[in-house]
Amino acid sequence: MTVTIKDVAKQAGVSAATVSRVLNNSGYVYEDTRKAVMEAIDRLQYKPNEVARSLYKRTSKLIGLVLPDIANPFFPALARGVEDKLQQQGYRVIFGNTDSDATKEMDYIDTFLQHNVVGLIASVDRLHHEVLSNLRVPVVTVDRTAEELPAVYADHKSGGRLAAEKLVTSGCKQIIVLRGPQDAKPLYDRFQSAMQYLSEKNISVNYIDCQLSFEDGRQKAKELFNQFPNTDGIIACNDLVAAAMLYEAANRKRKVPEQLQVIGYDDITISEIVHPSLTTIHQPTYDMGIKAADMLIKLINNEKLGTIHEQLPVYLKERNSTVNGGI
Amino acid sequence: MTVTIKDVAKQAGVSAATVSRVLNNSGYVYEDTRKAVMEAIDRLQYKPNEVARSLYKRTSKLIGLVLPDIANPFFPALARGVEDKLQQQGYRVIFGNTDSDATKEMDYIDTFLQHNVVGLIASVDRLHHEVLSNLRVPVVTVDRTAEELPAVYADHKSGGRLAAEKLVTSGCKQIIVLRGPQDAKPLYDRFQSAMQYLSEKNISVNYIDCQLSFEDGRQKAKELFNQFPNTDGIIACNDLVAAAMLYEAANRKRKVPEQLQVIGYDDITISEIVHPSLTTIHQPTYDMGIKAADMLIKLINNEKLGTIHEQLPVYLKERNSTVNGGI
DNA sequence: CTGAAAGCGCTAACAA
DNA sequence: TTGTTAGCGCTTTCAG
Repeated sequence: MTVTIKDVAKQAGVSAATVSRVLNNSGYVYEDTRKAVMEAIDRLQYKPNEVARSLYKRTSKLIGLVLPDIANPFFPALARGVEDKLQQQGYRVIFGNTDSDATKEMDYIDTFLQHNVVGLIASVDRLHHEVLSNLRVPVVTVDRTAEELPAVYADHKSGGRLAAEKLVTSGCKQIIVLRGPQDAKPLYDRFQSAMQYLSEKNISVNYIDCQLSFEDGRQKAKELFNQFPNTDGIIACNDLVAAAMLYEAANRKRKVPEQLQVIGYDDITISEIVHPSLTTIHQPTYDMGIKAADMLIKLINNEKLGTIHEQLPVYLKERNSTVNGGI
Repeated sequence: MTVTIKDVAKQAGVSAATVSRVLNNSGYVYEDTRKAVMEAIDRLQYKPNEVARSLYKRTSKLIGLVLPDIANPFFPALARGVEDKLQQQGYRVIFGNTDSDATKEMDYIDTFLQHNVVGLIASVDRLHHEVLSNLRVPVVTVDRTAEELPAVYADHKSGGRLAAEKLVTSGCKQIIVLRGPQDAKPLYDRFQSAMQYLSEKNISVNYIDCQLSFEDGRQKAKELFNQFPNTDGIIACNDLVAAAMLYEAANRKRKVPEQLQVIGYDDITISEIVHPSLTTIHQPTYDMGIKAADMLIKLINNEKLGTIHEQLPVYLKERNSTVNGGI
């Protein structure tokens, strides 16, 4: 049925070992034999069985990718970065959505390892990092990173400050911060640094806990507008939530940005699409994926890493949900 | 280093064959021996090596998922459906984004097979279907389906008609249809049926070719507004493109829906977020993923399929980019 | 009911 | 330079 290395060997009139040699460019092979083998391979359309290879070498071309939820538009962008880089280097991606559920994470990691993945890229909450620390393969964390592991992430301390700063310089006096899940480091960092900046500036500020979805955003938006009707500035934990704020503001005829300014986080595609378009903190999401893949490949190849922690810059992307210029 | 079946065997004082038997619930094993083996497994934290298993059985728990582009929000929803179902059944997903590029498709499919995937779920353009037809594993196509293969898709003929019908009953006289890539069956079907309905009703209609991205949508929106300034209804090929239309309409101060009505397709999250919120054709995207996975699992288990082609209904989701009521 | 042995397809010593 | 052999970890005859 399937054509194996033996078939090729027979066809080429050599031994399997020789075929293997030309396949892997290992050892010496006469140019003529190499040619004969190549022809046999072509003729038989032979493709090496990666599973057999993997069994012997105890390694593979597979890399596990563990993400919270690919339905959140931030992660597909990241995933594309990872995949594009890895695919180009001959690796393949196995992936799993964890919904930040520890059991699912364990489950995926286990089976990834059972499939001899040669490395892991993961974005998981802080509480679950121990799991990642003693694996027999290299791990790179991305976005939801771990101190003790290689990590690629954006500068959320700047991000949080930038957002707060923007609203303050644009004249907001009554600010509400939406606080994302604090188990996720990026959400923690940006919240803390925004709050710190605001308290330094003696701005009146309150916060509301919020999940990262549009749905929860709407829920919390309602609470917000009821509980804090005088709010003139909102710092959302991500763009989805910011969009929900805009949505509810429109429902209540609150003019954005004249009466209420809103700032998001991530700069996913929708932030440009919503009305008014969303001022936000831009993350280099795709690049983070690329970088994480890069880093992992280096680790796999036992190359030295420049830094264990690769922090990428963010910037303020001004659109129309905040007022332009200064105070 | 890694604990193998032999270690378990030694620990339990039996042979590897026996351990294998309890692992697979195959053959007869004394309850006592079974217990001993289980204990040894527990104590040693033994996890079977899936690669070795796969090599012998020439099969695995891996399923390949081939999608055009996970950055298009439609596909992550589909992917989640696929993954949730498969994961729950003990399968794992390897995936690849093809950007509708035949080479990438081939590449992924090849390596998936080399990894002994036990089945494939694919969404690829019609031109590339032949590749899928003679694989040694079952294939289910989803969304971008193939006649000759098992398929899960939404009823795009109804979808196209529904969209056209809506605009006509809402009083549009000058309609523009954005035509998506016609190599993709869903885009073909919905375009054809919309056009047919409109021609039956003797509505003045033109079309413009458009990619499925927001960016190209903006481009084409500009052309549209320049070339056909009297347009009062737009049928977009998907929600991303519809959002681009709204965006450009806002730029040009064209009032939606009063002067211009827009209808999208897919009902992805953003269609609710944009302003005005988008009337669209709802696809059961997540469910399509679930169904495709279901179907594939049946094929893998050699169960009979009720139908080879599973068509799911769509419906018109009315929001605020069209006017309410009838003529 | 259990163990010994062979083999899935490939690679890496080791000889020749 | 090439072939022979053994073995990666597991499953499955086949004896017993």
